[in-house]
Amino acid sequence: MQRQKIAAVLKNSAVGSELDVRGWVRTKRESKQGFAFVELNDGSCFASLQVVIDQSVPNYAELMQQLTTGASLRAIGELKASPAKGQTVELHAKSVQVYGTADAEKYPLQKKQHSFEFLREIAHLRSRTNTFGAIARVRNAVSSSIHNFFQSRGFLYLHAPIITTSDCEGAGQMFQVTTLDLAKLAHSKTDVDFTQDFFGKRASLTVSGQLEAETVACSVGDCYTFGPTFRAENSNTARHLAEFWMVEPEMPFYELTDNMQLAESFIRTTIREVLEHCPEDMAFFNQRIDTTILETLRNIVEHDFIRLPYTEAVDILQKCGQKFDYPVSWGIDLQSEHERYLTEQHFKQPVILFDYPRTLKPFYMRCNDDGKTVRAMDVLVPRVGEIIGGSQREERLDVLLSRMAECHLNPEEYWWYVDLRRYGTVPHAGFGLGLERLLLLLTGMANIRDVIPFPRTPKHAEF
RNA sequence: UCCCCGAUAGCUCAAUGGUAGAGCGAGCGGCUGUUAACCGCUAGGUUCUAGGUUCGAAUCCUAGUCGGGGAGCCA
Repeated sequence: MQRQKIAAVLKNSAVGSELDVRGWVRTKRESKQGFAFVELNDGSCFASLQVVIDQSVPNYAELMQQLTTGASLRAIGELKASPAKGQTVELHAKSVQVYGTADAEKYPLQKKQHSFEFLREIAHLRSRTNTFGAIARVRNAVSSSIHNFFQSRGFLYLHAPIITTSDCEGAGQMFQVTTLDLAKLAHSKTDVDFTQDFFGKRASLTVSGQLEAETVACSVGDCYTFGPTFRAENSNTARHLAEFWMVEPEMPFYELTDNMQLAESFIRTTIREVLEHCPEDMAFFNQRIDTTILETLRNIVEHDFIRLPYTEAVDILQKCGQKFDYPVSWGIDLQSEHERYLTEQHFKQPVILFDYPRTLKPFYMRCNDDGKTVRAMDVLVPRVGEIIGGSQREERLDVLLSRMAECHLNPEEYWWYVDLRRYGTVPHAGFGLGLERLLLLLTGMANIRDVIPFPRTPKHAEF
């Protein structure tokens, strides 16, 4: 008999049909009268299927011993309308086969709520819980929606390299990649000779695919990367990971306003699609994780983002009368408290800040005519903060070279990047979106370590 | 990396210098078309680790490890 996923059973199967379902026991409610209710979950959807087992099922007594929380089974039976509240249909088992038991004395997941901190220690089992199953499905749905968004607009999916020898891509500390014998080198008195290393020079894990994406955008056109990204920063916060997933579109002939339009449309579209595709999971988040999440997301989907030049943001913050730990003045990098004030109190919706002071931003961002600012943009959202960072890129060769000099970068190291400005340069723009931060926004979860299956953070690479 | 807080039963927590407890979970029994089931009984502890103070330390001190909140770096 063909196995059916519970999602399909609950959606399509008619009462009276004969079914084969398989999954894991969430709970069992047993009556000594000779029947039991088993909640069976296979992860295909939020809901479990109630399986009714009575004494007509072979090996009933043995099954009652074996079917504890966490056990896996196959049940064959008839789908019937349920006479009780809580579910419309239920499976009346004719036979039950146990695949594997789960010792109730030792199985860590109990029939009760657990703290996220505890579940993080058993990340290999936590996706069997309501919350982490829902996160896995929403993460999948938003990933799918991201591809749909770009594919439907004719963007090319670009596989940017994971390993890079660009010494400094403008962001953060990098993880070094080497095949040199570090234990041996530790005893050596001489300097490391990287010509002996695998790539013949110092190599690292990528912190961004942007520079490569620019070259592809300036040839085959609109493109996007979507892959893992690595930062060796010693960041210990609920918003940072050492390994995270980033989406980086890059578009030729886009100026900053086009870039902002795309970023806004991107966020609103993916949120709308997740709300459409995962209604049960989202209802769960709204009920148990953050009771304002659906309202917040609908508000984002239905309203235009605020667009605010940095200079005006500084003005608002200085005049708002709010006391900040860090005083605001033109030229400072805005602190978390400032960003939160803008998105959570002043505007109460996402804000795109743009035209930042040149001194705060990397060399590749396009200089404005005022000589003070660059065409940078950050998309800030309530609760999560910065979710997108992007810019129009500097396409003028002379300006780019002088900016590199200003940032103490050697143009020879970036010869291929500079070449783009030498041969058929065009205005272009792009941005980077942190997938896990989008998931924080979507789910209402508070810690970024809980929206990626196996988080990597300083001192943590278990599983 | 910096500041603050914490670590006690499988989980969530109480006990503030004098015999280590509760709820949930688990086991057993009862009850019930149950569904965060319900009722009763039972078992379960090197109080994070290493030192120190004290007649006596879960409790006070020092160091470390890990966790949480905030900050920085940023996606």
